[in-house]
Amino acid sequence: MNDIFAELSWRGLINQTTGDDSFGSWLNEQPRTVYAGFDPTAESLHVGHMLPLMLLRRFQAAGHKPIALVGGATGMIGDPSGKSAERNLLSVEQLRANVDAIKIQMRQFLDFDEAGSGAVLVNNFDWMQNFSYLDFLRDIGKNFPVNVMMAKDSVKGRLERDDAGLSYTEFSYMLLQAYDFVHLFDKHGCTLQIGGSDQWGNITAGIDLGRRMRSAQLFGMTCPLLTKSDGTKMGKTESGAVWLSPERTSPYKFYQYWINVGDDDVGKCLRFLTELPREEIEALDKSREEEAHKRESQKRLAESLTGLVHGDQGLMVAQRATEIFFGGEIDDLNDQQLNAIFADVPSQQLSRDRLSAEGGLSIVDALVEAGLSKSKGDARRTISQGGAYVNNRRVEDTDKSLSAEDLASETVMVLRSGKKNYALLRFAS
RNA sequence: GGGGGGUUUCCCGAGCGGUCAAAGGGGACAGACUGUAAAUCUGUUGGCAUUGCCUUCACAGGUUCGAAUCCUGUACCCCCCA
Repeated sequence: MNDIFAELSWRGLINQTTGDDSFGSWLNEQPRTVYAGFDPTAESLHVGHMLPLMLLRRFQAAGHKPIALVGGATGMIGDPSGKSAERNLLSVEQLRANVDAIKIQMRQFLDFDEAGSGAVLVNNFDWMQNFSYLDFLRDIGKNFPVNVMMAKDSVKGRLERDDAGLSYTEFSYMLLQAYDFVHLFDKHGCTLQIGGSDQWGNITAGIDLGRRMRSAQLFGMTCPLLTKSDGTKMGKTESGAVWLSPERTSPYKFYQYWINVGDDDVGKCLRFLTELPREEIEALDKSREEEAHKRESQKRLAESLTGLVHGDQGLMVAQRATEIFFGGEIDDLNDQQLNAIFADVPSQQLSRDRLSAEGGLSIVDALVEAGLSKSKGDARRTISQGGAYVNNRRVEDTDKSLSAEDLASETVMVLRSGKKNYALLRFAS
């Protein structure tokens, strides 16, 4: 069994643990069963979920048994931790669909098949749905002093705000999460819960409950939240969250997100999210200091994470797309490859006759049809300023006309305006 | 109810009756530079076309050879006095 504690320490992944000094040795004593919870708020995981998933993965690699708990029940309530306002409740059907989709994605991170330390996926809806309110109050609620609950940061924070209240439902959230821990202890011998630092209150609530109900010694550990140096959350772009599902965020965009991580944040990302060994990460730190322009850290980060989430195939497409998007001429590609690479790019269907008509298709019209220019004048302007490209080759002649010879593949032509505005024209016959 | 001011091209904002498609700034787009960063610099920013033409300055009319600029009415906004 590897020394997971030491591993997590140097990566900076330990924010707080219970048991203080003894925690590390307790962990390394024997294989433990550890759990982390995930809110099924959407039908895909996003970048924000990667940190706890990687944590579980590290535990598994070190010989421990991970449990991923999907909050089918708690998702119906909404965790007030770190939230400034009351949460919207999700419908049962929506939750069920989300849970199913999330399960599949987790397989990329955790091995569910291994004999001893095989991961387990549980849904707290399964044991909560038939728990009657009266029973819950008698058996669980009885163990929670309200004054202690009120002192938790997650609750206190919300009570102190004038503009956002806290419903009884959300107030009760921690009881559910606390009971989850006890339940997992009963059923799976789970003795450790991990989560982000905002989960500390919920985790200790579970530990307290375990002691009261089972006289059990449970443990908790939190990791820092993955934030950027400017304080904002990792994994957000102007266009929204960065998702793990290729339908929502293409492998190319996913790759690009990491390539563009700022110098100040990339070291943290490498430590928190990748499994690169210490020596390599420190070498990258050095490279970043001495030859920042090479951006080896970002490349390595993007490569590592894209490979993990989208597989070798996805990584390849993302890298090929990157090459092309940033200058490479487009040759020797067929429709299928182009479609994979330009999956995110808008496209327009045009009749093939347009190419063979006498005079061909003017570059100006092509830019307008592709939606890259809003008028012919605009298109001319773009061309004369040197901002128009066909298949990544600059077009300087405003009067250029395009024919079948300008197709990048069987039926596709790649137009570009400026550095990164791409559009495809498809000429199906 | 009375008096005054306003409504301009994506936004803010200038605009003598002709030389106004309309200053300036912002934004946006393009180019150079660069680390797919930031900053900076340059150019462009109503439409169509080879000089040129067409449509815009709240809306509808009018005066003029000619109006975003003058007059009348309409709508909305702001301020002051009751």
